[in-house]
Amino acid sequence: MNAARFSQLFIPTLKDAPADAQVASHKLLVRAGFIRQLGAGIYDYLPLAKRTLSKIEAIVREEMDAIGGQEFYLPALHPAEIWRESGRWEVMGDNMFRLKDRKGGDYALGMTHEEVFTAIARDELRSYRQLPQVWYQIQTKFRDEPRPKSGLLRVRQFTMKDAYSFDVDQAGLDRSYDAQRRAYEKIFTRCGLDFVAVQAHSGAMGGSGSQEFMVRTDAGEDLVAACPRCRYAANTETATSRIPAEQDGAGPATVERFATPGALTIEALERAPHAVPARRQLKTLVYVADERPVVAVVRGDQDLNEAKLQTATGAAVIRPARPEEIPPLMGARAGSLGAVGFARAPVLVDASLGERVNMVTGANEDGFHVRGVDVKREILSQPNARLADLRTVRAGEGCPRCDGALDLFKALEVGHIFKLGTKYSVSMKASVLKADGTEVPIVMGCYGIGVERIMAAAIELWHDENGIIWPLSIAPYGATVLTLGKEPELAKVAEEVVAALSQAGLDVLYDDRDERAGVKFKDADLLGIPIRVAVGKKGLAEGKVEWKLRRGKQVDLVPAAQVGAKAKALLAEPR
RNA sequence: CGGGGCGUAGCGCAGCCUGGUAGCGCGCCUGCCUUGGGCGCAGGAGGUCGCGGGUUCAAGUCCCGCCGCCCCGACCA
Repeated sequence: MNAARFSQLFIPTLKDAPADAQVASHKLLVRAGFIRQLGAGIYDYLPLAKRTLSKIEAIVREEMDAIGGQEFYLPALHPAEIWRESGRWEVMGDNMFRLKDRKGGDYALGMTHEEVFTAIARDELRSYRQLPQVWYQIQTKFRDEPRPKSGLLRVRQFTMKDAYSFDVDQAGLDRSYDAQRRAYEKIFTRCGLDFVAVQAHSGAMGGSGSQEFMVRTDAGEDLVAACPRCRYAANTETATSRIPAEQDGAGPATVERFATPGALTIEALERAPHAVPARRQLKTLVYVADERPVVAVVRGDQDLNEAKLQTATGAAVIRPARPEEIPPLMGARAGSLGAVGFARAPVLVDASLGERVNMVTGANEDGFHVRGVDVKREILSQPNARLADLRTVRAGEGCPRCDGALDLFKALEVGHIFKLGTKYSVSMKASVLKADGTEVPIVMGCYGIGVERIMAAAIELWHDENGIIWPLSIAPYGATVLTLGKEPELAKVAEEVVAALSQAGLDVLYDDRDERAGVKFKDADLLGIPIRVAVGKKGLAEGKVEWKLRRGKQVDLVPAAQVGAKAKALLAEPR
């Protein structure tokens, strides 16, 4: 712990934020001299940012080590071979940066390291006696995001702590997973974040279960559904809800076809002359799941959730069918589609529709719909059809666990833990011998934390109109000492204060610049240093200096000699 | 990938419609002054006007192409 002189440091602060910064963390990180942009989704981390990132990494390391994690450092440059083995060379698609070496060989920049870690496990682990293992690294990841945005929140190069657990069986995985979950709670708490752990979608990772650690902020891109009455919280990619049963009344004994020229949308059918309420309609959507068509059916006024559809189909990649792909399959264009009597592809019907009767849906003939559809009788009776949870929950719908109503809010993902199971160990043939001599695939988990995102999330959470308000644990400097004037006695006292704060265990930023008081105050607020001690003539006349916390308003006049004790007292506080 | 916007000094912007010596604020440098919340005055440095091509006596300005960045959507461990 030593003092840094502001006058000698590179801290390029700005009065104006760049015009293209939208979110608070982006504007403030640039203005306060933490980062500069190099390209879309590519940033320079200047010394202040490096200090904060290092502190975050130190916390992550401590907590990983505390649960037996062993740190590795693996390549970011991967031969295509290992990605072909796991099958993800194709699955990752355009999101993976790919390159060729001089001999024409295929390589990728790592977006994640399941393949590399699993390859090590495969080559080196032989026996259940060697398990469990918990391996991790803090590494740069590359993802060719279609749309980098929001400063550090969605970037193409970032630092991730990724950990992997290797167990003989599911029970072992459950223990490893729980240990990680608890470590994550400690890490985010220590970093000063307010967060929620939510049930999550596993996506291209595969596996049997996962939780995301979310920071509630409008700058986030995920939507979380949470119940204020109980602990239920889930990403809307998996969230479920209770919705009231619909009173359908009796329908016709058979379906009736009727002409609906020009009525191609749910809204059009709601209007005269058809006047079919959206909740009485079946919305039929065609997707392509791993290159095979699949038909999804949700209520007219509900939204299909693509993540849920992906889960339900078990596909690695899904996409909406292109307009020209639909007629050959369905016999009609979008706007007149229905699943009644349709047998040429799997049909997934939203679970809330299982008991519905007297519904209206497309007739698979342009310009026609059918009414009197009994979902069970007409659709679920077909061998290619089944129920699945497909709809996106909405705010106000019933909590699935209690009688509360769900809240929906935007959130930023800062960590994600997965029970991978044997997906990678099977595809890459990583197995061990059990005590009874049988060979079993290693049961894996993987656990990620976005380091820069923690930094950005802390700012989204903790800032005001004047700048950043760092949690002490991850602040680039714990304290800053300002001299308000050029008088030598000010500098002398300031240096004593700096020494006392250092002694107390803080990193101190000594603002010794030949600047006016206003400039120093403004910069101190902008940078967000938690403790500010100002040494000025006024206070010094009484032998005192000014102690102020960035997070509060109160200014305490204290004798310089007491600053060290005050700092120690603050450090001793919880959090 | 679809839609929209923007690229002029380190940052924020004007100038472009209607072609004719490249400007303003902040920042930076020098001096004086001031000195407790981004002081004041004076002087000064700094720009291939994103790149390439075209039209023109003349292009920051008009035309064509490209590149980059941002936003919305699609997409997304």
